[in-house]
Amino acid sequence: MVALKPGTSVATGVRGAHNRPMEMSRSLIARNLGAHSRFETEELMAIEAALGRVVRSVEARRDILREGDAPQTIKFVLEGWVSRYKELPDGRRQILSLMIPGDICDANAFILEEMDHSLGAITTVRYAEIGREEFDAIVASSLNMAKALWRSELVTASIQREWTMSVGQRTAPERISHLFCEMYARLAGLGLTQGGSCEFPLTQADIGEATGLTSVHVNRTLQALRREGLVELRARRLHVLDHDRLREKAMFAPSYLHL
Amino acid sequence: MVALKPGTSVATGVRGAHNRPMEMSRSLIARNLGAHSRFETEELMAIEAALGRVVRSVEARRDILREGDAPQTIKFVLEGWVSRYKELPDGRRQILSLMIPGDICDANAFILEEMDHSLGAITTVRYAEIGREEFDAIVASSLNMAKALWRSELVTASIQREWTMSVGQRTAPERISHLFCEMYARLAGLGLTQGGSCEFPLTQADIGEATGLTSVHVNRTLQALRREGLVELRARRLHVLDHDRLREKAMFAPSYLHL
DNA sequence: CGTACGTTTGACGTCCTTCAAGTTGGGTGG
DNA sequence: CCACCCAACTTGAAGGACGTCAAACGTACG
Repeated sequence: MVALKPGTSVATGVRGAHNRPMEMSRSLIARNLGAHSRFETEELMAIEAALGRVVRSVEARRDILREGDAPQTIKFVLEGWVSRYKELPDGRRQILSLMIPGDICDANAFILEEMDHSLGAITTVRYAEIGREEFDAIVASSLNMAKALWRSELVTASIQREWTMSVGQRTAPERISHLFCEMYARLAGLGLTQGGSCEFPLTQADIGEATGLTSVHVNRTLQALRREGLVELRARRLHVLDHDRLREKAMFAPSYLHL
Repeated sequence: MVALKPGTSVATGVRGAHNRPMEMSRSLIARNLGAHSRFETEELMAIEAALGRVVRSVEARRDILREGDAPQTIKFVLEGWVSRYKELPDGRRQILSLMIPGDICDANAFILEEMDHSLGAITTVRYAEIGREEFDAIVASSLNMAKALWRSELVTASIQREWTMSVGQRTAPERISHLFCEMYARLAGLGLTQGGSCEFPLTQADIGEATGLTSVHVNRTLQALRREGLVELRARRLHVLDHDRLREKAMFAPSYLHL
């Protein structure tokens, strides 16, 4: 049993400039989980209710969990972008994946003893936490729910493979284009795109860490992509100017997203 | 229900030059799954029995499954090495991960509709197949079993992240050293190393595809590693000459293997 | 004994990095 | 509202890691 009563909300961190109602954030999770395995309303209610109980926020650029920690809860991103990253002893950093609203941070929390990577907030992030008992209860009570969570983990793994492919084989312009295609497609799946553009809060240095390039080279490559009329990136927003040519350049085959 | 009676063995492919008794191959699976969650003997028996039913083999360099296929069974590697790989439209190939005896090829088989990557046999491979009903039955009948399978998927995901890290941030000598450290450690965990050496059936071209390098550069890098007295690779066998310095060069932190 | 595959070598090119110095622009405080 | 500041972005020049191409060499196996 969880100590907090339904409806109790815990907020840490500083910012409170989020006016989007809670229901909307939570429905993104449902959309993420339920797109394929049609849930009974009842089952959806259970997770929706659970997600309202403990909500936290972290400021941009703060860590949520560090490599080596033993997490006590599973986290659902409600708002903002989270990066999964690793560091080498000499400081080289690699962003391994990006999590957006609706994504689950670590369903592994209770099986593997300690984190083999860190989680960092790209933007200010709001997330919901679920404890072990509650999580187990939800999973045990609904086969659909368990399948949906399992499926979501498998999609995450598929995306990770595509990232390995990207850094291993694609050139700089291809990698960056591919990152744009992927994030645009994922956000589009959540209804978070607006007329060919979407939020894109990564700095050029972040893009470098995600693609295995230096920020200098990211800068020059972005200029080239813009000169070609493919995309424009300004004010933390991505404007896709030519979807088809961008996809072609990236060799983006969206089936790996299993949308 | 599965049509075959226990003990029935189906063999495809050509080679039969494998003298290792079946029990030994299967115990590697148990070791892989059970290392952490102590099984009841009874539970172990269930999976062991199931794994004996349908055994197949494929010749080296043949595909087991291709991207786009809809797999009907889950596959457990009994003997040999399997590669998971993807190709770009223009032919560039990336090996995404390597599977060795005891590894599960695709627990996702029944949840995601179609393969987003291919599986290829590096060596001659023997594997056991389990159908959907049987798999579901085993999982449903034993919580420990379900947890062990889940855990194994999570470890696979962790390894995939480390590979993204490698191709994204490590230099050629670091990447190759890291690959050697990882495979050696995983084989050691199964008792498949012999006095500082282990099987290593990848060609230099394969190593290139796994690390995102060309075979030419792999060749020159291997020569350098050998000159430094770190490793030697001949006759499909890896000889680790200086474990400590190899690990240091690779920045190998084995915790991600969760052994 | 030839053939095929894997490995090795050399010369040369290029993509990306490094270093180091600006420039821009959004946010903050006076 | 302006001045300032810092982080993010931009630019140039030079170097290095790795790729490409092409040929030769070794060695297992039929």
